[in-house]
Formats: sequence, C-alpha cells, structure tokens
Amino acid sequence: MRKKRVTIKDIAKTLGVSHTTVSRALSRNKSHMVSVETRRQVEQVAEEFSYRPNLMAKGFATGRTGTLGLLAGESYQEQAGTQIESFLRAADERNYRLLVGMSAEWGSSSPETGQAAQMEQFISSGIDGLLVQTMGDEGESERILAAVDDRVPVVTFHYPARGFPGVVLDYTAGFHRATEHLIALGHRRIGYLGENWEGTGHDAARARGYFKAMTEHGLHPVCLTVGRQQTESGYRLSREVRDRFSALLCCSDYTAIGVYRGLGESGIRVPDDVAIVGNGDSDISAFVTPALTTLSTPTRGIARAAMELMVKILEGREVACQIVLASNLIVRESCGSGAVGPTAMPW
Amino acid sequence: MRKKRVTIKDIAKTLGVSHTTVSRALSRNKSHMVSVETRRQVEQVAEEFSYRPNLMAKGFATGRTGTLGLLAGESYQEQAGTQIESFLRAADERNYRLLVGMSAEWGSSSPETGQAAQMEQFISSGIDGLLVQTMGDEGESERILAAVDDRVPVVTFHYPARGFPGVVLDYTAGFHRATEHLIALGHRRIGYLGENWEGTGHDAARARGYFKAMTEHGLHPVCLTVGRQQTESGYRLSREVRDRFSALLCCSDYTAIGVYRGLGESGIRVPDDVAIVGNGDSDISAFVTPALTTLSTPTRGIARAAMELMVKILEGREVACQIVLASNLIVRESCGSGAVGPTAMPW
DNA sequence: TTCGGTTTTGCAAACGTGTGTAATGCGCCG
DNA sequence: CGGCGCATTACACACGTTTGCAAAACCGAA
Repeated sequence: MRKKRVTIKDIAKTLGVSHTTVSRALSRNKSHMVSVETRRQVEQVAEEFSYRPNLMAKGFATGRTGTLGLLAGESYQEQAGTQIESFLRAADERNYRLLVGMSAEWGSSSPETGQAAQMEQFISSGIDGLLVQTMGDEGESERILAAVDDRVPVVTFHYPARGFPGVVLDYTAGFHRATEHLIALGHRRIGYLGENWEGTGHDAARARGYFKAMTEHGLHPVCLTVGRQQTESGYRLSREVRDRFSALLCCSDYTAIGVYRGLGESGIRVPDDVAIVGNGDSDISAFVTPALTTLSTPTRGIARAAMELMVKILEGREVACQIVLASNLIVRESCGSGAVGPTAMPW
Repeated sequence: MRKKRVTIKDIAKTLGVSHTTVSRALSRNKSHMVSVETRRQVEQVAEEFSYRPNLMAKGFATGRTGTLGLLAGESYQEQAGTQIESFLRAADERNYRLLVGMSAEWGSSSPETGQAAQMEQFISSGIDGLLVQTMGDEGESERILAAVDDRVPVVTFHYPARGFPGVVLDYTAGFHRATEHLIALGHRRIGYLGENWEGTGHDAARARGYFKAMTEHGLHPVCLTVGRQQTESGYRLSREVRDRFSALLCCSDYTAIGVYRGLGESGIRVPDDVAIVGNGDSDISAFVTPALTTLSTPTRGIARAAMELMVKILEGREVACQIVLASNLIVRESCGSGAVGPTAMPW
C-alpha cells in the first residue's frame, strides 16, 4: 500500500488556481510571468506537501530526462568499477543521472547482441545521450550506429570510433614513452607481452608505441602473446623469457604480476636482472614488491572530459570532436630507476 | 536533427486500425483478444518500422518502469566498483535496468544530504524499487525512511537497517572465525587494528567477532585505532606493534599492506614472526608477498540475494526478510598455515 | 468612461501507452 | 427474424507536466 504522489494539480486545487500556474511558478519560466505573491504561495504549499516533480512526466513533456546512459566495458582487466565510479562523480557534478550497463559477455547472447540490446533499452528508457566505452574492434562504430540510429547523441570513450565524438586514450603514446624510459635506462633487449598485438584493439595500439620507440632507436622489437588468463600466462611466459630480455613491457599489471612470480621462482630478481613495466596502475601495482612501474589510465580525466563533451553537445555548443588523453608513466621500483616505495596511493 | 520516433499510432495508421489494437497486439494482453491475423500484421509492420516502445510512456501509463535505483557506498575501501558490477549482472539477469548513484561525500553537501537527495531524485525518476547500501551508522534507517517516505519498496544491503528488508553481511561471524583460526594456530597475543571499533558500523561488527572469540578462549582482546589513511596508518602502527603481538587482524587489506611494509622495514618477517589477516579480499591480497589471508566479502552473493529479494517484494511474494551472508576466510600465506601462492584469482 | 498596453492567469492540446467500457460484427439457437 | 453470447475492435480517458494561444485583470492615460 504505497502512498499516492503529490502532483501540481493537488497544489493547484488547494490554492484555487490552475495547474498551469503552479507549473510556471515552480519552473521559473521566462516567457510567462507569475506574480510574486502567487509564486510565494505555491512554493509554500509545495514545501508543505513535500511535492516532488515527476521527472518521468516532465521528461515526457519536454523530451529531456536529465538521464544519460553509460555503457561500460568489461572489468576483468580494465577496471570498469573505477571507471563507472568516475562517471558517477562527473555526472553528479553536472546534475545528471546515470543509467548504467555493461557491454558484457556474461549473458546468453553474444557480446555484440548484448551491447546493441542494452543501447536499445537505454534509448527506449528515454536517455538524453549515450556514453559508450569502445573496445576498438572491427565494425564497432557501425554496430553503434545501427543500434542508436541517430536517436540520441553518442560520446565514446577509450578508443576512437569512426563518426562519433569521443575521448580517446592514447595508449600508443604511453607505451612509446615507457619504451623510451627503458632505453634511457640502458636497456636494449626489450620485449613486449601482449594479448592481441596484431589486431586493431587496445593492445595493438600499445604495441605500436613499443614498435615505434624500438625502431626509432634501431632496436629489434619482439612480441610474445599472452592468453586471456593474464596472470597465469605471464607466469608461464616468464620461463621462456629469462635470458632473452633485460626488460619487459606487459599489456596489463596482472600479466606483470604473473611474470613476477615466475621469475621469483627461478631466482631471477626484479629489477636487478630484469626490468618490468605494467599497464593500468591497478590497485595492486603500488603494493607488490618491488612496486610496479606502470602506465596509469586517467580514469577520472576520461570521465570528466566525456561528460563535458556530452553536455556541450546536448547544449548545441559542440558538434564533433575527439579529445585525446595520454597514459601517465608512473615510475616505481620495478625498473630500478631509483624510486622507492609506493608513489601513488589509490586515495 | 534527430529522428522522430516511431509510435504505435504510426503503426495503427498504416494498418487502418486504432492504436489500442496495436497496443494489445504487441503486449499480448490476456483480458482482450486480438485476432491472429491482426497480430501478425501488427508485428510485421512493427518489425518493418523497427518500432521500439517508449518505456517512459509505458511506465507512465502502468506505474512500472522496470528500472531500479542502486545507491552504492563509497569505494575507497569497500570496492564499490565490484559491488556495482555485481548488481549490474544481477539486474541484467532479471531484465531490470539500473539507475546508479553513490552516497558520496565528494559533493558540496554533507553525505546524509547527498544520500537523501539521490534517493529523492531516483524516486522522482520513477524507479520501481530502491537498493541501498547501508553503512550501519546511527539514524540511518530513519534517514532512509524520511527520504523514501514509503513511495517505493526498499531493500538494503551490507548492514541491517531497522524496518527494511535486506541482505546483511555478517562481519561478526567472519572475524570470529578468523580469530579462531589464529587461536587454532597457537597464537595467544592477537591484536585488532580497526578504524572505528567502538562505534556502531561495520568496523564495530568486526570487532565484536574478535572480542567474542578472544573471551571465549580466555584471551585478552586489544584494539588499536587506525586512521582514514588506512595504508599509512597500518604502516605507522606497525612500529608500536612489533613486540606486543604474534598475530594481527586488520579491518581492511589496505591496512594489512601498510603493516607489511612497516614490519618489513624493521626486519620482522610475515608470517614467521607475526601472522596477519586482512579483510575484503581485494585484488591486491592474492598478489602481495606473502599472499594475504583475508576475509572475502561475497559481493556477487549480496547482489544476487538483494535482487532476488527485491523482485519477490515487487511481485508481492515477500514482505520483509533479512538474509544473512557470511564472509569467507580465504587462507593464503600470511598466517603460515601451509597454503602457498595465490589461492583465489579474481577471475 | 474607454482605449491601449502590460501583466497575470487559464484552457486545451500534446507527449506515448494502457485499460475500462461500450460498440460492432458474426454465428447460433429458438 | 429476434435475441443472446462471444470474439474482436474502437472510443475515451488517465498518467503529470509543459507550452502556445487566448482571455482576463489591472493600470494609466486620453
């Protein structure tokens, strides 16, 4: 037995005015004036009845709901949780609500279908705009285009998607910088441990940065492929790697942790015998021993930039634009360059 | 220039029937029949026009939106990200959408105000039910009661809230078990490092489990207070602790990591000199050296149970009920009880 | 008093869908 | 042929809010 909600008509009735007047009094509409006295009374009664506007009805009438859809990626590696949290903050700051979903593989349907279905649902729910985490795979922007069908504005983040404005994380620049860091420390035999460095996604972007830096310095790049079980793969690959390289770039912190374990068991020391660089700056990276030098994903920056872009588009102040953010190299202990202890706490 | 959306009226017009018929044909309404032929035609045209129902209008008409509000807690310690993700999965499984917020301190307003405002907004947005992460502080259930004002059903999770059905995490049982684990290993001088063990929240619940186990075995409980900067506090307290205890229970994994560092710098070995138990089973715990024995929060279980409870309540199959879940003790290396290496990977 | 203008208010439609009630058509039986 | 029952469809209203247009009220000046 739930309470019946208070509407503007209830207020209107007790004041003996029309609901139109109440609506105008409360929404401070410019085009139609309400006398000061009327407004005062309306506000008083609204307060008294603890009136709360029905945002659904409002959105229904205006076509704007103040709600955005956020479609985040999977989390096993990319820290979707932190990313979502950052978006919640950014949305809160701008007084938007967030309908959240994950473009996941867990369901019965394929990832593409799931993603499309989520977008459809969001749009049906009446969002004002859609924030989509892109993965960079082939045909992604066509999929988004087909699902959204130009019914709401879209802002992508993480990876560029043809035809959509978005915030792009420049993994290439980050890994270029990380590779140069290792070269500057005197390393020559530097390897890259990647999941899918021949493809078109995140990982290939990282590999490109590595390739570029290596060839620029006349060095020979060598890539090894890790499996989906990243930590375990790193652990396995560590055997194969022991004498071939003096430094290793890993596509994720988890891979690096697996390498740590494997090398440790073989008596190979980090960073004295091999230098390691991770990626992601996940919670673990500052606390393992030795603390892991890694590339941090500017999660908050991405969320902020994407929200700002979305708001601009909604207000018609911007049409299309790609914002590029770079990963930061966080130097800790695992390359032996002098930094000691955790340098970046997660709070 | 966005596309105009296709409505049932458009379908009705092209078929020369009333929109009522279309509505009934698509919603397979029991009380009114539609001829097989008509339904077929309607479905065909709907497909052709790629019609998508306006969930807002639907909810507006029926009073049900298929959307739930999720108000998660802060994440700096409790891993809100993982918790949110679990809820997204659980909601997806049951075909609900999730409006997500965090009851945060980040805004300009006080946490209580922020929380209340979020609840108001959610309810205004037309949610069918509200999932609230409770913190266990004084007056919490009154605050929720005041904000929700019986307009939507509420299910709480994490901590019991008077008058609300919910899923309760039994920290007391978990820490009782952890303490007994240490006692069984022969430890007598066992300390507890807690944030607020005299209060009424999570941490006090943990402390109660510790107290209970200690007094049951005729041992003297000693609590030390850590600050909000958990890792740093653990680091500082580690000096004070070195000779007083042979085992330490920490209120979070992060505190434990701080203790690790501090003890390591003093040449005190874990677990040989001091045994450590953490709490939370965060990502780091399996990967630090030695791998941390910790209490895992059944994040997925909480989400599943809360969602199921909510659905039951929405369907009128349940009224009030408290489901209790316990933390699991994950035995790794930090108590020296024989387990080696990471025993629980996060995937 | 009347007129013109300004300020304030009300009416009614609109947004897209669901649903109670009434109407229509059809076949069957008396 | 009339009446009844049943299957199918249509009409009209509801949900809560915004908004264009029109009407009313008020004020000052002619």
